[in-house]
Amino acid sequence: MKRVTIKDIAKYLNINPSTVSRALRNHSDVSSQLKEQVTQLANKLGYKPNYAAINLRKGKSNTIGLIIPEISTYFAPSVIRAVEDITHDMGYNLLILQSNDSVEREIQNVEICAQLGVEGILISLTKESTDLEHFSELAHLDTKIVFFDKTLHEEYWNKVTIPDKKATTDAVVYLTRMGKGKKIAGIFGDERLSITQDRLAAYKDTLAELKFKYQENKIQFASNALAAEQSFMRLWKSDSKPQLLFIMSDEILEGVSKAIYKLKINVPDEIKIVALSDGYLPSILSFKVPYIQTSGFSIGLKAAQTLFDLIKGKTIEHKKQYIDTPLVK
Amino acid sequence: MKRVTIKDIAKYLNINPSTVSRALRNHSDVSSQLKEQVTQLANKLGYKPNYAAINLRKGKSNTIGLIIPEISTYFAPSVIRAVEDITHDMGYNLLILQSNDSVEREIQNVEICAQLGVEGILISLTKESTDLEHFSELAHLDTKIVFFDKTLHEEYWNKVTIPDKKATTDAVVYLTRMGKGKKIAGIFGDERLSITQDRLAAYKDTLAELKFKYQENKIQFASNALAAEQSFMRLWKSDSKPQLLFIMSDEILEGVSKAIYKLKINVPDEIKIVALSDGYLPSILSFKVPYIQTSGFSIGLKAAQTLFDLIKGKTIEHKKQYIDTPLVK
DNA sequence: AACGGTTGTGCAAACGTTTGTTGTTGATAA
DNA sequence: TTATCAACAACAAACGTTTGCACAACCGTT
Repeated sequence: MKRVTIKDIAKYLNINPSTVSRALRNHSDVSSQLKEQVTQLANKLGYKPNYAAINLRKGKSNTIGLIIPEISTYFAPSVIRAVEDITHDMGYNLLILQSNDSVEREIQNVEICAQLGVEGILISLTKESTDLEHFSELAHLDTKIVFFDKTLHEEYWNKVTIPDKKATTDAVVYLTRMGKGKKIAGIFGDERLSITQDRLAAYKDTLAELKFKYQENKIQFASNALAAEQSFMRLWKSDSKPQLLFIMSDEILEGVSKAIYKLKINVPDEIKIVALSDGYLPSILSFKVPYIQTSGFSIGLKAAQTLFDLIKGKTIEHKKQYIDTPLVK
Repeated sequence: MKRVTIKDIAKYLNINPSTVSRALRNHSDVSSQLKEQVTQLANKLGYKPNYAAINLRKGKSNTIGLIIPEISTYFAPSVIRAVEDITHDMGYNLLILQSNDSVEREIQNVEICAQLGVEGILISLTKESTDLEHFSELAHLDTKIVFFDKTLHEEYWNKVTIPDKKATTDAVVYLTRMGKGKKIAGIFGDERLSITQDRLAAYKDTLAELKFKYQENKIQFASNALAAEQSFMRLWKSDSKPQLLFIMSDEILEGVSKAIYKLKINVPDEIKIVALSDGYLPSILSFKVPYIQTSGFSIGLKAAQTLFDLIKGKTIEHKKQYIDTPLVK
């Protein structure tokens, strides 16, 4: 079945396609009578505008791209939900691309966005990404970009992130208050990520500032839940079990909680934990874990809003924006 | 910065755009010499094909749409991941649309897909959807459609779902084996969903077949985790606590596990549970829950593969396809 | 010398819109 | 009456590609 086009309607009414176009778009210089006729016929025939044609003509695509390292259980879904909400409200379409934590794929995805002529890109980087060269060409095409969550340290691009330093400091302060002078440990994510580095630095700085003793070997890195579980097991089996534990992310918390179940550890009697988390996982644990909320939904929301501000030509006051990270007990 | 087009390249080399097009697409009737020249220049100038133009010319969009009721923690993310994988492999793009469990929005989303001329749609219905009228027009435009997970009972469209009857029966059989003659209860999802009805019917049928006594008032419905938690609390406070519990979905399992933590119930000593689940939630519970795996990833995979088969013109043997639902202890 | 067959390239139309310009009305004011 | 101005609608070009067709140049056969 052939699609009904503006031309068809025009032929049917013995008028010019341009007039039909104007009538449908409610232009002032078409008589209301004719407008009525046209819209009626359009409905009757089931006319659907052809977006490829519109995009070609207008030179824009009404679409934004969302590029994420991986759609796992935490974070990504809430980001997607938030971004989809805003995108829909703005009358735009949302293209989703996964990088599967490979730079190659990330570059590919950026390329796809460029070819499709998306008007903006929201991107969270992979663990492997070390430079942003592949984005410079997009700037030429005046495609707007907002980096969120996993980013690099540089000043040029717009970013929406968690205030890693503040969030970590808040968590550590709260944690140390729960047990002065006790043995503290911290489990962090993939060492390559800049958020890991930032959170680690803040962790150390805060402890130093508080004059809180800590051992270097009680700082662990784990790039996924399983590694975190093993990490914690190791910590627990050592001669000096930690009594306080800082957890950098949900993936880590997942692993640690599995270990805790297996070892039948009583939280918070035997160990006190504070995490950085989206909030879902703590809600379904059998023990209570206070956490600093790093909401994917909030990040997605602010990132998308920022992107549309850019698209609409507004100027963004601060290149780097942070979301709120409340302490949830 | 203006985008480089085929015309620009043609002008530069004093040849015709059509020749450039053919050269770039490696057509046999362009001399290899010229091909070389063209591709080199294209690279140098940073030529990017304009997809709007290509789509318009070819009358297809190289895009499929994925419409889901809501991107929550369970199921949806794994579906998205699987679909994105396949879509990427096929060289297609993926548009994601959320219905937020509103039919109105669902219709809107279908409309958007139609306007954009997506080549295929993967859709899981909302709780409210009771007919498929809004899809009939798509069939005319020969847009392929595959329904997955949440569907309706009808024979016309292609579907990929969980074998609700088999999965439920397997779960119930396994559950009843763990305690002959014990008191059994079941908590189900939103009553309006056809999957709820199917699972409920299978639950009852299986118990009847096994001549296993059960009470109607030990069958509960809960449309979200919180309701499930309350449901379970009610069951537990009644004079005759259930000793066996069937759980229809992850949302329900989430609620029940929260109640179990609060009431400090010992599983499986005090109550034995079997659930239908994607598998993630059981893996992070403090107690063991055997489950029939209803894998979102598998559904997404098969649904996407089916859709692309349809797009490529293959005929699908069975309108209704099921995924494997192994028992995981 | 005429023919047929490759090989390589150009020409022009088409996909469905939008939009600047032009042209035709009819009405109003001078 | 003529000039002025809306109001309305048509025309044509353009967005960047692809593709059927034509055609020229060359080759080797008869």
